[in-house]
Amino acid sequence: MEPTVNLKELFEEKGYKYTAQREKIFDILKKQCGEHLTATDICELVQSNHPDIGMATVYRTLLIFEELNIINKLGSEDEFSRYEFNANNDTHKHYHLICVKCGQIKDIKENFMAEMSENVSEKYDFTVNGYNQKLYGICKECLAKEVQNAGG
Amino acid sequence: MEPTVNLKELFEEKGYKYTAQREKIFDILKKQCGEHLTATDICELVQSNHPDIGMATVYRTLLIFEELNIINKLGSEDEFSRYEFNANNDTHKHYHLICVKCGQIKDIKENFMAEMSENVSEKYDFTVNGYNQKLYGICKECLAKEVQNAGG
DNA sequence: GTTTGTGCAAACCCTTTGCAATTTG
DNA sequence: CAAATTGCAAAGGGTTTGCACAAAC
Repeated sequence: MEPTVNLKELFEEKGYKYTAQREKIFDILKKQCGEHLTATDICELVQSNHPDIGMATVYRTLLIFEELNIINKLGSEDEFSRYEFNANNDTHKHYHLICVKCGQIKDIKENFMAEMSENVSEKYDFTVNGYNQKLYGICKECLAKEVQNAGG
Repeated sequence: MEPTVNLKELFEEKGYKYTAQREKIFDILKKQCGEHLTATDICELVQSNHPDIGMATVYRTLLIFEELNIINKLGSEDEFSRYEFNANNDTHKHYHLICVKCGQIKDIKENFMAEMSENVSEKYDFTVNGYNQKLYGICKECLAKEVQNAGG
């Protein structure tokens, strides 16, 4: 069993204070592990139990969480940023499948990338630390719809 | 010899009008092929010869160019969007090496991805059309500096 | 001549910041 | 108690939009 991140210790290490707000926001993010939430999403979820916590605090907290590797920030191409809980501390080390039809984002966890990283390091004099991979395409559901429409 | 994209025809096909502004913006983008320019960069370059062309026109034109696959839009994680000329119509089919120290973006043209796409299609029921890959790491120059500093 | 595009400036909207009050250690 | 944090509201800043004029076909 993986021990959960100990927020308090982590914060103390970095000189941050352990506040109720930060704890609440952490709880929400952890509970929503696997989702790709906007700052507004997160704020609304937090506010449903703690209406006093404001947007500014959410943003400031997300910044710290990003720095502490607790979450990953995903820059959506067209919209605003999304955040995801970084369950195994594998920053940027996974892939996102983005359906160009419905916009849903899925994760891939396999490490297709290890070999490529080595190649890149050799050929481009570039030390790869992480990657944020976006694969654009069509998901199963949307493909089914397309086939349907083509048939009709 | 590859024939250059025929703007006028492309526009007519899609019902867009062929205006001087669009031509000028296209010329700049083509001339800057390989660069990753912000909308402001593009606007300034255009305005150096055509001071009357405004930011709004640049944005509107970039939107059309993106739709026509003439350029790729790269959503920088933290800053603003950048645009690159899509020389071989290979939308999203290349990689960006982003140095976390100096922020420079380099392209990789090799197709490390072909095999992976197949795997993804099979395992995740997701038809991959393109990818916009960002590899984060440290470029040669910044690595050299780091080593230097560690030594001092 | 009608439709589409342009330029300006104002509006948008996500995100950041200044400041006084509050909380943490 | 000193230093960090919060909440509000206002400011920032890249991008979009409304509108009157101009250009394209």
